[in-house]
Amino acid sequence: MSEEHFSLSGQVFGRIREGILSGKYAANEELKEKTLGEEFGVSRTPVREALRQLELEGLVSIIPNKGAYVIGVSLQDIKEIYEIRCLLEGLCANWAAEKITQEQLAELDENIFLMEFHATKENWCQMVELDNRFHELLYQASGSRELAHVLSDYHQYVQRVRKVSLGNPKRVQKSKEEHKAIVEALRSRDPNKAQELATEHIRNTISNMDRLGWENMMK
Amino acid sequence: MSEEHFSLSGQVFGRIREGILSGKYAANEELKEKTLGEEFGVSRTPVREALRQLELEGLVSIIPNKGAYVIGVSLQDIKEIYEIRCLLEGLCANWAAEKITQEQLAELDENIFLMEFHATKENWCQMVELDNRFHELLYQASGSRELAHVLSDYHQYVQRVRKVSLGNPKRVQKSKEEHKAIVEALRSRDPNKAQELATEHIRNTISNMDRLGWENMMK
DNA sequence: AAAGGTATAATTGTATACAATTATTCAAAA
DNA sequence: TTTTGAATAATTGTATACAATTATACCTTT
Repeated sequence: MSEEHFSLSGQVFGRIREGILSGKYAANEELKEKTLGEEFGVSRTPVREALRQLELEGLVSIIPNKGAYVIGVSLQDIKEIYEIRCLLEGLCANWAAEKITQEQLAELDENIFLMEFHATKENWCQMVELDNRFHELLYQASGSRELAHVLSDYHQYVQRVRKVSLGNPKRVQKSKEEHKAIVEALRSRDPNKAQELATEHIRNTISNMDRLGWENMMK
Repeated sequence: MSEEHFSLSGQVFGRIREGILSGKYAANEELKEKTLGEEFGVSRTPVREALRQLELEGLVSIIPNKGAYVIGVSLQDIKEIYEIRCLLEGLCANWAAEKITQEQLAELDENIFLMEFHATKENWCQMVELDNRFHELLYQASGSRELAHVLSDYHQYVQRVRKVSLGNPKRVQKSKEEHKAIVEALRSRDPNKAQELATEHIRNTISNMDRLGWENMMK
């Protein structure tokens, strides 16, 4: 996990979010400031700030004067997010086709090269990281702050699914080929083609999860 | 503005956000906790919590141990959001066509009825409120928590544009007709038709702003 | 006069104290 | 036994205190 949270409240935010996404804190569970503070060895102040942030992200619900309750991300949420991503990753690739720089194309090339390397070595863990990186590069290449922001958020949410999906060697291979095709469309500055391919890429991921069974990654 | 923020930190959050969106706090301006606290008559604690939330929303950037700086929403951001909304409002209408209840349809009917009433009275301010309400009803009708969440967020961001756009009587009339058509598609349970109409509705809003000049609403 | 450095002030980060609200306990009454 | 209510405890909300970091001012030195 490459996220860097310098301040204490930032770290606490990351740890609670991790706890919610990983299922350590169950849905509807009450998160008490004092308890969390003791758990992390900090006072209530950073915990409160973290909880307020998580509320905005929709991961917890805060009832004034009562407490903070875990909302979490349900299986339905994740399926919805994948449908949303079908559209937005497509739009992202479309815009990227017009705005991507040579440097960014080179980074994508390197990413794919590394993917092929680690695929032969069967380093699945590295593959997940490279997959993450690939999509982040696309978000940046779109040149859209808003698109990058929302897609990065969703990206975090569906980490668990990603790990299951890319745990399937067949899918990894296919995914890599799809990445390659997307980059070629970007290189030839073909927005429609890039959009179509990126949308299809996500749709294929959905199909793959349909086969593997979505429930398998809900812990 | 119907947002209810009970706690102090919630109110402060709303006021700072309002200040940023309205241009009271300019881009790159430094927001000092002490100053804001004095401005609102509260201590630094609620201000800090609000700033952390605004950071997550992307409206301010917090540099650890240095300060909080206004990011704001640029004209480009708003244009990007409208493009994103084209897709997502379409998806929202598609899903709503399958899941909407009779009660929700009735609420939409009432909304349109009120729109026609206030249109004849030329109560433009009410029209904006009704337009907001119409879209919120659609978000709920989609049955998707994620879609409702992201669309509601964007909704807030582009309030200023909305007011300019709906300040144009011709556009208001047209907008009302488009709403009517969308509701009819929902009533006949036609997802594709509803999606097409909703997408077109946003695209027309964009065209309208192209005519009026987007710059006019950046204060 | 310009550059550098130290002391001071200002600001943020965290912890704690106190107030307000909510939850719990337990006894008294029906 | 159940219910009601008051006292107590626990929890959240806000303010303040203190520590750490950063910015500013001013003096010294060249």
